Order: sequence, then C-alpha cells, then structure tokens
Amino acid sequence: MTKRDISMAVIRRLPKYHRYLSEMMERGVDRISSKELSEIIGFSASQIRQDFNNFGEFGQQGYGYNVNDLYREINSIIGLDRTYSVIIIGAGNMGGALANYGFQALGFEILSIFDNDPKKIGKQLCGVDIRDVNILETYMSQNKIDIAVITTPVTVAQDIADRLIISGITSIWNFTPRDLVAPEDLIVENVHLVDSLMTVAYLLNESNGSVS
Amino acid sequence: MTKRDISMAVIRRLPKYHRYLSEMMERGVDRISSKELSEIIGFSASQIRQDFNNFGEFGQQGYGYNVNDLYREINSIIGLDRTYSVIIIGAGNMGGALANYGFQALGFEILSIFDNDPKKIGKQLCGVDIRDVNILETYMSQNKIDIAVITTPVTVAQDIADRLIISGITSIWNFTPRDLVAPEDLIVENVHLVDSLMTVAYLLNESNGSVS
DNA sequence: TAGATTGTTAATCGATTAACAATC
DNA sequence: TAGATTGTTAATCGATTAACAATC
Repeated sequence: MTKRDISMAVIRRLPKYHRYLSEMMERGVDRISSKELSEIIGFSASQIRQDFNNFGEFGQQGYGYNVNDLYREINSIIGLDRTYSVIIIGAGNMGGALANYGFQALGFEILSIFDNDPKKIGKQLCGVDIRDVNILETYMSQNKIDIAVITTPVTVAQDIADRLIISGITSIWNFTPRDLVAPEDLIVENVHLVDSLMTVAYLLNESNGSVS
Repeated sequence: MTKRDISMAVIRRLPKYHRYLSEMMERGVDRISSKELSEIIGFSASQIRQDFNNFGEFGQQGYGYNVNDLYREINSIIGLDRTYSVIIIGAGNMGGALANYGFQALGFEILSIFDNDPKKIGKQLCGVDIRDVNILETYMSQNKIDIAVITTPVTVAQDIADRLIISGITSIWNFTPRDLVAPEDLIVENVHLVDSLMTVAYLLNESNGSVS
C-alpha cells in the first residue's frame, strides 16, 4: 500500500499506459515487450520499465509483459478497480458535457448536479437530478462524495470550493480558470482550458516565427 | 522573433503569468517584485526571473517589474496581440460548451462548427453556424483557419484529423481520448479529460493508502 | 548614497536514458 | 542451451534553485 514517492511525472503517464494496454487487449494482443510498447506509445523502453518497476515486477525476462496482467495491474494502481461518487456543481454547458461524457463506464458515478438556476433545479441532465446548490452542505453530509467537479462561473468558484472543503471534500476537479485556494492535503486537479488554448497560440506563432 | 529553445516547462507557465498579471492590473497594482509574485503565484522568485529572462529584460534592479508593461510583454509573447480563426468539429455537448466558453474575448474567433447530424446542420450554436462536415475541405480551402478543435466521438477523431491535415491545418486542439497520428510539425494540444480524472483517482487512493 | 532587486552564472536536484548483469 | 528481455544501477541530461555581482 506504499504508493509514496512516485513522482507526478510517472503518475501522469499511467492513464496513457492504461489507454494503450486497453486498446491492445481489444486487438487481442497478449504479449508485449517494453521495446514494442515504446514504439507505439512514444516513451522510451527504458522509461517504461522504470515506470512499471516503481510498482512491482510485472514482466518476465526474455518474454516481456503479459498484456492482460499488465493492464489489470495498471488498472488497479490507478484505482480503477473501485467506483467513485462524483457530484458536479454547475449545470451549464460544461457541466452538461461532463455529465454526458461517459465517465460512468470507468467507475465514476455522477450522483447529483447542483445549480442555482430555478429553471434548472428539479430537472435532469443525462438522467441525473439537478438540485439547488443551497442544499449542497446538507447533501454532502448525507452522501459520501469522492470527487466534486466545479463548472460554475469563475466568480463563484472559490466560494463553492470553500463550501465543499468545509463539507469535507477530499478532491476537486476544477474547470474554472482560477487556481483555488485550498489546504495542502486537498487534491485539486485543474483543467485550465484557457491555458491549454494559449499554449496552442504560442506554439503557432513560434512555428511561424523566422528561424534562429 | 527567435522564440526557439524555450522549453515546454516554461511555455506552459506563461498562461499562468498572464492570468495573475491580468488580475493584478484589475486590482490596480502597478509594481511587483519577483519575490512578491512568487508568493501569490507559487513559483520560486528565481524561476520567475529565469522564465522572464528567456524573452528579454523586463524588470529594473531595485524596483521590480511594472505590472502593465510585464503583462503586455507576456500577452505578446503568448501571441494574444492578434486574433485566431477557429473551427470546431463536433456540435455535441463538448463542442457546445467550448463555443459558449468565451474564448472570443481572448481573440479566438469561432468561425464555424461542423457536424454530420442533419438535425443540427443549418442551426446555430452560440451564434455560430453549424455546417455539414462533408464540406469541411471546401470550407477550409476558402477560409484561413488557425486552429481546429476536435470534439467528435473518438471513433472518427483520426479520420477528421487526417482530413484537416490534408486541408492544411497547422494546429489541432484535441478533446477526444486518443492520441492522433500526425506529422511532426503539426501542433497537437490534447485535453485528455479521462487522463485527468484518472489522476484524481490515483491521488485519492494514494492519500487513503497506509503510510510508508 | 544605501537598499532593494534584477539578470545571470553556478550548484543542485530530479528525471530520463544508457548499459548490463540476471534470468526466463 | 542460446536468444531475448527484464529489473536495476550508473551516466546523462535538463530543469530548478541558490548565489551574487551589476545597477537602478
């Protein structure tokens, strides 16, 4: 159970391993070497072996890795052998898009969506009830929630985060373009779309810019 | 115009500088030292000075940085002193969310949305026409497009990417959970939401796991 | 001027890559 | 067995941090 000391660089590569292994399983591949995996996934064979060996010895000398076994290991390492209860705060376009994304298939169950718009409260989004954000604290005290997704306007994001924190949330998936102020031990994963798009803009100009 | 040799680590910090400087300008702050900026943005003062000096000497010894000047520099370095023409392929929930996000205010003009659903073609999303994806190539040949956003089902993502590439696109903002096969010089920025959510799952279990 | 803070070089730290003995 | 490939240590590379002379 000692997952400590794994660097974020490694952790952020795990979903990509998961994705490619899942694909290989579907294609019926049952054996792969770090060298072969390297060629399709784009990490070096050395890095792949280093990454896996952070968590155990999953391979076999002279053979490589069994795709099914390796997939199951990675799946379990990420924590996808259990389910997670999720709520979304903000029933706008982004909240709706996420509710419909299909994360349920991976074990992320969306229990409720919250909003402050009377026209939305009481309705459903992707089969999930939209509740009044006023009862957020009550709801949290009655349901164990693993992950709260914030898709509200940026102006209220910190306020919502504060209320979630007081209600005992342990992880927030933040889609608003602001870094939330939060205690050290809170897990905050930001999806800063503006930052991502700005990176595209930078790279576009870089590639247009005159050489050296 | 020599933007070469700037590492991605630096590039990905630029939007955050932009964001915090914009905020400071709004608050009327007109002067800031790397040490003060460090405290609010969370990068070390040393790193901040290193980052800026990749692009020029924007500060003044004994004084610090002028917030307005620095903001304008960063804004221009990212390339936000011009506009970008954007199309979205996929008029689903995510496409709609992005069309409504407000990127226009930053200079990203959404010219058209494409879909293959007859019920959507001809309608609008956030004031933008939805066109038949069949005319994608024709449209691209008649309009200079800087950025194509892919929000289609994952199954057709590579096919759409191929068509965009043939039509001369130089950058793709990819929201599907697959890594696109593309030429070296194409800019592909992935927003892998599943990967991001899996990271949350991992960190959740890590923090629950028994200690050392 | 004296104090403050930059710009920049040098030192450190961490992550990636290379190499190879172990072994299937 | 011989060939292949892992697990793991050592070497390299790159990014971050520390230090300080330059200078406003």
